[in-house]
Amino acid sequence: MGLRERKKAETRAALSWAAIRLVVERGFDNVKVEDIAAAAGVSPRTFNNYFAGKGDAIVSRHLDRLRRAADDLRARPAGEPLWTAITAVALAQLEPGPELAAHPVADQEAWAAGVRTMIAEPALQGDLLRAGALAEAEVAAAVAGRTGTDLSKDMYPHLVASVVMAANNVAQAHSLRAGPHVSMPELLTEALARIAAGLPPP
Amino acid sequence: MGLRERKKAETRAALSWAAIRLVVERGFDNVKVEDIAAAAGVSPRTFNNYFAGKGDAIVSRHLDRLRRAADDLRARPAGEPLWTAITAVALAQLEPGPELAAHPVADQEAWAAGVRTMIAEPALQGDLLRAGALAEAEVAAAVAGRTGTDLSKDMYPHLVASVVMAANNVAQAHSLRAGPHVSMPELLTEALARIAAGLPPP
DNA sequence: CCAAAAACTTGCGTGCCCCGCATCTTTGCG
DNA sequence: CGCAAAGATGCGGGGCACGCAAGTTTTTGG
Repeated sequence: MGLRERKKAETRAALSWAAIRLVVERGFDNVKVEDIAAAAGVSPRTFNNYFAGKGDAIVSRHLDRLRRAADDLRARPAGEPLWTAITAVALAQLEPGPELAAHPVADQEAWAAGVRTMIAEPALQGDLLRAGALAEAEVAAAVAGRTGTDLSKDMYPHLVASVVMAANNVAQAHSLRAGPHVSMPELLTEALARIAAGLPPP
Repeated sequence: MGLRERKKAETRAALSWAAIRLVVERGFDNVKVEDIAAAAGVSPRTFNNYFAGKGDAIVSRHLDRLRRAADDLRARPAGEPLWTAITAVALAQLEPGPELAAHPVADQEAWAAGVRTMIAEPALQGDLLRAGALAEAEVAAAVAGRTGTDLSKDMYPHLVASVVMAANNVAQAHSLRAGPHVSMPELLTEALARIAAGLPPP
């Protein structure tokens, strides 16, 4: 990888991280694009060369994570049953990545609260959902490759991808509602199991 | 219903309809909020008393439709099996509402093309997905009422609602991909059936 | 090793958008 | 009828996204 690409990746990461940190700390409307650019050490104009808006910058890490999960699904052993592979990848994706170690958080509690109010921001939910839709397309491709179905002719891979993202979102939302008493891995496993069972009424 | 509320509803409908029509005809960025307000016979400032932005105005009809579907689900006979009720409502919601008769379209072909490019607009997809999420909450409430589950404690109603919306979206997207050769009702029925069967690999 | 080319950053200017506030008009009600 | 509540409108401010035209840095090819 050349110097050029490396610097681009660094700038992009710096901008995204700065956006997240500032918004979590101060709230969405109390952060101007100008602030984010300054925190990342670039001009305000440059921010828009990397992201179309505040929302995109914030969501980009999330999107990367989901994309990586789609890749992981491709990388699972070919013989493995589909739902086994999906569950494994979904659970693996919950583990905090190495980028968390690079940006330690002082007050864990305040950070979590900030994140909650951040994702509650209406302006961001659109961007979050769009990121989900983007990732969904890649998951669908992975599922198609795995099951030998045709992306453009069969609904099946899209259906699976969409439903898996739904399970993810629902488990996440439920975890926020219920507090940290129940563990995400359990919720996600339950959600996926229920879906694979056809969602019979309880 | 008093005069006051009736006029509000009319203005709201006029704004939403004008927004859709203009954007379908001219494209998203070639329509200014000012144009929409003018077409609805109202001041530009008033537009923002009804909608937070162009996207919201365009999406509001879609959202109303989904909301009505959630109500329909509540209205189904109580003894009916859940998935039967859901499928019925999902199919009923495909029928064009009475508002279509009030706004006949001259060139059916051009209109459909315009709608396709409209919903392809990135700026709108966020709003569309947000509307879906809003409706999802109401569907979840309806499912909870039907199955005697607790919205805040059980994941089940959210899971069902989310997955049903997913089926809807996937069927819609597939219909756009495949062209009008295959009928939406068939696609939706297939999607829901597959989900109720636990999405076994084909 | 060096110059031309390609890629990236930056400043500036433009058009649009969302919203708070004050004011004026309309509606609902006793 | 007359007053209180609700809505419409005009004005102005704070921002944001992006096109364009330099300036600067990396890459490339001889």
